[in-house]
Amino acid sequence: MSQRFARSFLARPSTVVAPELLGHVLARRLPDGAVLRARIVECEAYQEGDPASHSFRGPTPRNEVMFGPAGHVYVYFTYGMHWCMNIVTGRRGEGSAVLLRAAEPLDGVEEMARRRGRDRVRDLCAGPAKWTQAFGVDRACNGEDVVRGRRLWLERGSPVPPSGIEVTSRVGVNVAADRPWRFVVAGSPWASRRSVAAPPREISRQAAAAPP
DNA sequence: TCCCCGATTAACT
DNA sequence: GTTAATCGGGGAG
Repeated sequence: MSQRFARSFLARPSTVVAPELLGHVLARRLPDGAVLRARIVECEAYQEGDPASHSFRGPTPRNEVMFGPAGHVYVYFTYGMHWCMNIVTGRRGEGSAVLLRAAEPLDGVEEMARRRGRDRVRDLCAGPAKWTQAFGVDRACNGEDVVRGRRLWLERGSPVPPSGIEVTSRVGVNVAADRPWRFVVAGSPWASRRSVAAPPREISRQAAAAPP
């Protein structure tokens, strides 16, 4: 039996939880009983007092799950067609969460491909809305508990050491754009965007010596 | 009630 | 690099 997480792991600041979630596994049981699994390779932290967070203006019917206990899943609909999922973190009433952005498909790859309408494994979970589509996650999963739930839960995988984590600003965020709260397994081919490879030393030295 | 725009994706040039 | 698709949330009036 795979090991789950204690709620206390998630009941800490989202900026602490997010990088520690990398390498662990999100599992999904579909209505027909099939189980899907994927390894988290990219996520973002959203916090109390963070103008980019849906929780910034206080609780509403849409975001109320964010203000509940850590470990529950906040699922929201955006751009008229996409679902995205977060794991609530921190203390009750705080409104912080971690957006799950990309993962490496592990189990149930064919089912994910069928749901995505795409065959290339790299296109199955490489983006927040791609992942929810592959996992069959929508409004019905809002509020699900990844600590004790049966439809969506977290399992221990292999944690990624800080040296293996790339930290950047958050994707698609226009306010508080400077906050370095996106965490990616460095160099992962499963992320929503490829890491920008460091240019060869000679070229970077030339660029530094003769800027455009 | 109206209006703008988004924690996106896919298909273009 | 650009853009259409598509619709609900929530601020403005």
